[in-house]
Amino acid sequence: MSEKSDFFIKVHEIARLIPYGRVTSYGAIARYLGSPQSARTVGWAMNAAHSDESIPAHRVVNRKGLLTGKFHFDGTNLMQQLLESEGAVIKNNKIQNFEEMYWDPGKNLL
DNA sequence: CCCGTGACTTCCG
DNA sequence: ACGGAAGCCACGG
Repeated sequence: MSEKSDFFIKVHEIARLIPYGRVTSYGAIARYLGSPQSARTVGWAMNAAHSDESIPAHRVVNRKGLLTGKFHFDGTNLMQQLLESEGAVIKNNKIQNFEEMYWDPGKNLL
């Protein structure tokens, strides 16, 4: 049977679990999946998530709170607008209050 | 099986 | 603080 990679599925699931006004990092998701070194693969999974509107990929940023994947969105600053719409303060493609908006997938289950 | 790619992360200068 | 390079894992061809 054709089962898609669990890694992608998990990443997609976690991405959907990100609450409104919160953001997380690829490494955090990867670490939650048990592969802290697979942060890049998480980003790749988000690339596949691009086809799923149920996945708020704009809430997923890198470890520094930098909107590295903003170029992958439809618009140039679409990701930034979405985050700002949720109360995020972005400057130079970087979230100023990143720590304030940060959300850990493991913390949700904790 | 080998190679290339990628929305990351960490280390070094 | 900033920039460049290396390492890492997973998918597709």
